[in-house]
Amino acid sequence: MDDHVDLANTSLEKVSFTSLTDCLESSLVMDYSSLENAFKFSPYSSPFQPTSPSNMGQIVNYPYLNINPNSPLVSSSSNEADPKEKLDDKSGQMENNEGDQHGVGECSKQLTKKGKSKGEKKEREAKVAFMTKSEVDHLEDGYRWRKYGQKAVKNSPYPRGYYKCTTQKCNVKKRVERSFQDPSFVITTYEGKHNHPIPSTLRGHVAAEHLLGHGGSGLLHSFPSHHQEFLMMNHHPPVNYQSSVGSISYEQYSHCNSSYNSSTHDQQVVDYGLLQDIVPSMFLKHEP
DNA sequence: CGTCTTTGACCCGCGC
DNA sequence: GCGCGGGTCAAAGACG
Repeated sequence: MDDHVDLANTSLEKVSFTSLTDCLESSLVMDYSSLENAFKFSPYSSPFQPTSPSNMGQIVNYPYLNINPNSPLVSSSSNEADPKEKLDDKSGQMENNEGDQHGVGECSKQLTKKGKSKGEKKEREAKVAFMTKSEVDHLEDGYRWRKYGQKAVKNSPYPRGYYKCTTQKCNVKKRVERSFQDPSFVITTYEGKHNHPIPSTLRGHVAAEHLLGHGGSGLLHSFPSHHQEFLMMNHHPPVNYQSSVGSISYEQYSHCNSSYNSSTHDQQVVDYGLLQDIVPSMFLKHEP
């Protein structure tokens, strides 16, 4: 457990990106489960301005990136596939990606459904989770998405939607769900990398260009221009990570929550400056 | 008619 | 082995 402190800290401190795109294009895994875990115990509501149409479109930085070293959900490990890691579908990650590797949707389809060979090594997809304050569930990000499923989330009244990029040969997936901790927040999880530019016909393209200032393929090219608040956390999935957002027990909750309220608070709060390393200043609105 | 959403069924991994 | 929960498929319907 002691490792968690170091790992949690180093996972962020060692990460420095010159741009958000760099961050997103890296192989670092951002696990939304832990993301929510981190945020749910954070005083995220206080530093934010109340929701109002007047500040729609603002992206506000989050000064309290709360890493809870005691949380069973927060840990760190090599971002490269590690056979020792237990990263199966309970953590939401890294299902079979052979199809992705081939870049062929049909192939992916077949393999995903039944063709997982047992001994086959599962490759991890890059994942990025965003917690945004938004009234709409499906946020415009410049890409075209097709909804292929929706599931009720355990312990949450809000369903989780599953989307796929509609571009051929692009197998990027996205999960969207509303935080049951704070329904005003939408948790969006991107999985995979787009192998194509943003569809230029979409409005989001403009926003993307404006935000990032450069193109190139990557996991994400843009962020919803209408996000009121933008939260992002860089995190490696824990070695023994087993829980997903929907299955976090109240025991875990209490444990984590008490940890947050404890004197370890300072250790858990990532320095604001670190966030700037991850999120370019262009994305941040400095609070007084 | 093409595209997208809805939704029940199915598959799979995990824990008991 | 069984049940549970997450993730995916695919047919049917809605919509422009």
